Amino acid sequence: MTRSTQHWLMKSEPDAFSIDDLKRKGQEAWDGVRNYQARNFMRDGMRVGDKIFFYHSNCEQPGIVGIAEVATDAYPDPSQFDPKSKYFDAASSRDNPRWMLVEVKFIKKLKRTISLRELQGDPALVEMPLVRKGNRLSVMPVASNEWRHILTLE
DNA sequence: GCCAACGTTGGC
DNA sequence: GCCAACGTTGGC
Repeated sequence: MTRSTQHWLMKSEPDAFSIDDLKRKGQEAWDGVRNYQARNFMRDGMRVGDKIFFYHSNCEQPGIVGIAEVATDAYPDPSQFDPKSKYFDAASSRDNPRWMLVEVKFIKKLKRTISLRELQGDPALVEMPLVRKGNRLSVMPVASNEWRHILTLE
């Protein structure tokens, strides 16, 4: 089955892992997602080659800072099996892993941060889960018209 | 640091 | 299956 490329937005706290970290490393396993909806998007929705807005959350200027790409299919997040990891999940097993991740590849940094404030005030983006109050989802789809619109803001 | 919003857990 | 308690997210 084929389908057109989908687009996504993934949040990361820059203190933990920033766009500059991704640029330096080139590719990174997106571990630590412990929300079922976010997991389902990675496991069931993402395909290699899908484009991603890299978003900085919980920081001085929250917003979109770069573009990345899905680099692998989803596979079990190893941190769930590691008792020393803060993402350890005793209820998960290797036979029946609960949490999945994809690896994400750096494409580019935007010339500037497209701030959350700016996105919130944009009439073209009112449907985005990102700008809805109280939304805490860290992995979410972006409609292709929204994707194109946001690119024009850079 | 505060706190609203939301998801998860667990007693019943 | 309800729902109170609790923990987390993330903007401000």
